[in-house]
Amino acid sequence: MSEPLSDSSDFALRQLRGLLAQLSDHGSDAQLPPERTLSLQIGVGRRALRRALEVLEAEGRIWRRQGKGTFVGSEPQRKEVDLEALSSGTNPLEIMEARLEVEPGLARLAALRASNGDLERLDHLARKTASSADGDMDSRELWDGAFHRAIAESAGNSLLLVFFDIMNQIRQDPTWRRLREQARSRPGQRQYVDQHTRVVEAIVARNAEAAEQAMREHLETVRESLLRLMTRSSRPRQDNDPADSPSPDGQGRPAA
Amino acid sequence: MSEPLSDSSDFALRQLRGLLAQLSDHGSDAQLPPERTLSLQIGVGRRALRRALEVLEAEGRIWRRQGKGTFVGSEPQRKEVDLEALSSGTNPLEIMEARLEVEPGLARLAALRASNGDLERLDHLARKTASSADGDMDSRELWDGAFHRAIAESAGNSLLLVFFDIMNQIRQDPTWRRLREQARSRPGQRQYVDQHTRVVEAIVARNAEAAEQAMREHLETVRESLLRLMTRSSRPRQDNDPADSPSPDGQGRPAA
DNA sequence: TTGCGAAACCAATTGCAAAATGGTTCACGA
DNA sequence: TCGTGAACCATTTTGCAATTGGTTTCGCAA
Repeated sequence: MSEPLSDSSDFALRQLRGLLAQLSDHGSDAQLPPERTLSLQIGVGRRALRRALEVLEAEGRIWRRQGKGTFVGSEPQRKEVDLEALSSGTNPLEIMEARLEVEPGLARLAALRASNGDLERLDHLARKTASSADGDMDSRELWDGAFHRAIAESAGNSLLLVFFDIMNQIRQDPTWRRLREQARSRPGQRQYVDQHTRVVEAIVARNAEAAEQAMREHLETVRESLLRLMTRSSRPRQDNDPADSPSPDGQGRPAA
Repeated sequence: MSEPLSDSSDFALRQLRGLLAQLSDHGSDAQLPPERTLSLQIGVGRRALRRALEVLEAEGRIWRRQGKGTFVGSEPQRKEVDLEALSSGTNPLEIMEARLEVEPGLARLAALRASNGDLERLDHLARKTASSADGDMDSRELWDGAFHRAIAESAGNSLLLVFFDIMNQIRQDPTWRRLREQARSRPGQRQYVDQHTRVVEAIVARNAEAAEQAMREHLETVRESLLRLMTRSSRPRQDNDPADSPSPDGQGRPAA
């Protein structure tokens, strides 16, 4: 903008604008000739050409990629979500917060849309969860996961199901598993079983509001036990201690 | 299980189990020798070997991939989400349903966590949306998108932000754009502006419940106009016509 | 000294062919 | 009938050369 270009760069820039005007007519993702060729065609050095290209790139008229080429238009955005990056960029509290946003809604939709087959399966899984409450952690984990996913499937929304799976997959990450193993070894399993049962009962009764509320209460319980676990482990002792809950929590959610 | 194996296959199976026991000690994702080599080492034909491998694969002890090899353990799950497949497997109503699950929560969290800089930006974007209400569709679209995303950012949850971006990106798909262009060309823009304003006011006032509610009402409005548009276009005329709303809606949501 | 052009080199990407490997078919023979 | 060996098919990896943008160096001229 402010920096005035040299004579040859300015000439190249004007030539390029003309070329872009031609190319943009037929196809917006056209590829420009390589720099070496362009510099010969325009009759200017490669350095001067590149300065002109930098201007066009800054303007968003073109985008360049080493080893690939120079293209008209804006760079196409990536068509996939990287779970690794996502996993390393979040934390357990964020996940619980997201679950609290998504899963109660899934339970509500499940109450409205679950087929009779779905209902049978849910009932079966809730019983399995209950009977495995005294078993080893792995099987408890397994049945619990299957239970929550069955609800997500019954909701009949493929997009929300993908969101659920993303969260689930991040939770499977070895880094998080250790934390969950700690949490699971604590009491509270019985409470979870009761809460699961209440969710299923509401869904079977086609009571959407009750299902949403039951799931929310269940997840709040899980979140609180997680929170307790994390604050304990970061400061070994000291119970009954207010303050120091930086920001990732502090929601004061009145349970809708 | 039930099918008894032939002598040589059974021999190969026992040999392989021994090999797996060795390999699983040092590294769970070890690669087995290629089938041709293995069949020579064990001294059995390739066909017999493959039947033994099939058993192990069915048991989940190994997994195989053509052109790659045979490996110990279970197949690693994919570490990315394909937006193309997701886009082609969903529909506008599903997206609106998902938005209704996620975005009101984002507005609530934004009210609790937005920085002062965020608030300024939101206010600015809401005004821009308002002033562009009479402009061309592209700019309206642009400011509206920026507004919703600013709220998602202000909520301070990277996971939910990704969910928002996924939905947003699917909506950018050329297939959906045509539909939205139709919707946008209809009246109702003024109403949207008012609703945006109400959301921002609630967030600025740090009123979480009001922000959630305002966003929900806004999205309900959008959803209903979408629904109207789709039922109209599928059956050219006929207003005031009950029935025929198969299932993707029928929520009867009493607004929390 | 400064700026330009030419050349050389670096780094990322693509394309292609060959090799490796699991999947499949077929003829032969015990 | 069933296993063996061989051949062939389909997918994936690997190595290498070519392409291309990114950077540095050198020489030359204004």
